[in-house]
Amino acid sequence: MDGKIVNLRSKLEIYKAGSGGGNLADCPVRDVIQGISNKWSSLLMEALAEKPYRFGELRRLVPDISQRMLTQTLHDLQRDGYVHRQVFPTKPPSVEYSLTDLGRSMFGPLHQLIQWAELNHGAVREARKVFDAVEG
Amino acid sequence: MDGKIVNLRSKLEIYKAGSGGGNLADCPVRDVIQGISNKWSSLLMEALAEKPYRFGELRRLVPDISQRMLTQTLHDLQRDGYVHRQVFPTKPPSVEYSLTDLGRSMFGPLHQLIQWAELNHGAVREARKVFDAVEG
DNA sequence: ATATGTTAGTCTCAAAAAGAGACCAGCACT
DNA sequence: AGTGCTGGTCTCTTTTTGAGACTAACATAT
Repeated sequence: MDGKIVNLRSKLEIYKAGSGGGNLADCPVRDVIQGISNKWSSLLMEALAEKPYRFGELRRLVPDISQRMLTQTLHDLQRDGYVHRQVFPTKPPSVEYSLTDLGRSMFGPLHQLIQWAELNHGAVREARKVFDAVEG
Repeated sequence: MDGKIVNLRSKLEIYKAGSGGGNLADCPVRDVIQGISNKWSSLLMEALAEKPYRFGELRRLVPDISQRMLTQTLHDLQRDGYVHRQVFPTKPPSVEYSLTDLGRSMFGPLHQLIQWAELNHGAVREARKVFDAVEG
């Protein structure tokens, strides 16, 4: 009776724990997806896909992000290899953020998802309206 | 001097606040992206793209998710129109979750992103290793 | 000389989200 | 009567996020 589940489990194994067979922390796909699926990553990737930006420019471009989360999200994107951070020794010093090759590569599929969202947000909003009307 | 920023702002406007020009809550793309970019949504979409599952099956399939988050994530996916929830009046009653057409449509681009992650997690992990080594 | 603004952040504290695990009702089987 | 299965909910703790004050070093304006 557990046969079904065991079979399906093997199919999700790649996603869940990877070939290492370890625990979830080692799951490659979850590991990568989570890095880009937080609140601000996709927005900043979208901005930087346009052209490089400086810290203050990004802050003005995305006024809803707190300075703390902008710092942290850029830091995380840089750590994952998507974003390059270059300091120019001007007075006061300026810092420019740009996409790396890896970042541009990742932005391809991410952009597909963003485009889907643009096209289908109407359907999603409608679904929510219906759902909320029914279950109050 | 703000010219640059104003120009770029208009390009991101679709992503930021949508054509409605309202505040961020009305931004269509962020609204949709955030619904699927939480910790468990992509994992459950991956599972349900395979075939419909019952609540308990999903719980066993993804043992790291808490029951509370499984309930909540499925509820949210259902509200957004990606997942259909069907109750069978057996004893004890069983509940089957399956993807809707909208869900399958969204899973297309999401799957592209997941595949990118599978292919490139090595590069990401390497980038992290280098980054951590440098900045300690 | 003194006030003000700019740069890219950090620090602290409050609020929101997520996770762990106990608990529930209804029924079947033993 | 006891055990187990179903699909959840409730409460508590920990983690994550957000709001906003604060910093240092220099430029410009007064």
